[in-house]
Amino acid sequence: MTEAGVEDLRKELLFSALRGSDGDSSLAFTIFRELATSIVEGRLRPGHEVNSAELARRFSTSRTPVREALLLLERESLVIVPPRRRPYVSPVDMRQVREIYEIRGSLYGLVSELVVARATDEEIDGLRAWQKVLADDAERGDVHGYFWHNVGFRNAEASLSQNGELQRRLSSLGLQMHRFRHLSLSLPGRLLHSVADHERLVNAYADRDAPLAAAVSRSLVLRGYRAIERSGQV
Amino acid sequence: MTEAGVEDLRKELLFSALRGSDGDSSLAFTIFRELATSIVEGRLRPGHEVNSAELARRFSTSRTPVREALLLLERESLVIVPPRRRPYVSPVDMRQVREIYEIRGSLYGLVSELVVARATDEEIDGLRAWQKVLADDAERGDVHGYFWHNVGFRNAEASLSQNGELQRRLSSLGLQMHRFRHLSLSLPGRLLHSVADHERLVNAYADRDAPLAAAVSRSLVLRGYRAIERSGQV
DNA sequence: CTCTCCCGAAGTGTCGACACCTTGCGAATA
DNA sequence: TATTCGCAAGGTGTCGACACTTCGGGAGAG
Repeated sequence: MTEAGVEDLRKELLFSALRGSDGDSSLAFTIFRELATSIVEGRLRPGHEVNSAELARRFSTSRTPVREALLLLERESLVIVPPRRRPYVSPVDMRQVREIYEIRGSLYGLVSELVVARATDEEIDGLRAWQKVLADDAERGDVHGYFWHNVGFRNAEASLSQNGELQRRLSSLGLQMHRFRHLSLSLPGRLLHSVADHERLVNAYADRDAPLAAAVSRSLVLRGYRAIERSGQV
Repeated sequence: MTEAGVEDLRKELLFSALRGSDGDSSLAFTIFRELATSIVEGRLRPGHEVNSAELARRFSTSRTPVREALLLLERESLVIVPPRRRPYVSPVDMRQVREIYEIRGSLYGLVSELVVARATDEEIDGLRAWQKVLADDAERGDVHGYFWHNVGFRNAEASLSQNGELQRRLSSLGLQMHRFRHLSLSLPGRLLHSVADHERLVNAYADRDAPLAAAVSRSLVLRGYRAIERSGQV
């Protein structure tokens, strides 16, 4: 699992949110991906106004594909497009963070139940492999690696749920979450707690204990929320 | 609660899915609402090809607003827009039905937990009032009324969860679900089971019993799924 | 008779233009 | 000086047009 592997996960994150929308060609989608990345990674600040004419110049296109890109961004709740007014990068406040974490906690609880019901033993071994990588990252204090490998673990779980709609919704939520999620893991002591939870989760999978897996999975998400809440930042 | 009240709920259903998108004026949105209604109510069959040029003629506009409307429909998973190909009304298969019910069950479980935690006693009394209307509909065998009052009950619950993101996602799911949900309730005996579950749910609210409320709420959704599954129709 | 290739009809993606609306600055007024 | 009104600049929503792609049928080869 090299640094290149981490880079792949980064691409994958944005890719999966795309699925079900336009093809990956088309100007609109290219612009969408570019802007989505900028927003998620914080280069475009909340509240920043996005001007369709200016974007059209920047990407050397007309305003039509830009408009469509803005609609795609709105669908991911990254941009707000008020009627007849300038679109702007959607703000993130503490309330929205809480709301998203609540939803995510519930849905990952569901994922865990479905994994218990549907994954093969080999697939659960695969999850354990991910978990080992996480433990290793934590031991080395590699927050960046931990962050993205965690994304990988989550994606793997979601895929094992055998519920495509669920996967799509989670990746959409994930896109939004990555605007503030890094805050959670950079707090001292978080990594070790998180590692312990992951281990408990994988064990619950191996024991085919659906209620326990769901509870651990959910508390894992909520622990992340409480960390952000306590830090007071957003 | 007259027939007009039912009609209002119908509008509300489609309205709430709109929120967060374009304003309610704008041609694109008008076209979106019109087509969404047609699809949800079954006048536009799954697989039916939608031609942007023809729609433009029908609504006396250019193709630009039509294209945007199609993107909005795609966001609600009502239409599939393959790149460079004709868009068509998205098909519904048994797998997708299962996936959506699984998600909805989980999210309504969350709603119930949040209602227990956040709703006032008066608000819970309000839910009991809805429940009484449902019981009345069931006794009279009024499937149509029951169907839409059920939507009202669900919306009321969602609103009490004090989680706007959750509300938005549920109403989006609800839009999709209404393409096949009516199948569930028209099965014999369903209404009475459903009424009993609603009563247990409201009682759990009154007792502030979060785990019970969540479990009942979820099983209520899943029972609907199993009814469709057994009927074999889609 | 079947299969392949080609071509025309039709549809999509993109473009530049135009009218209307919003917004912020500055002039006119009290 | 503070406040209101009006206007100009800039932006959005919509339009009609054009090139490229896809799809289906029909001609021609085997």
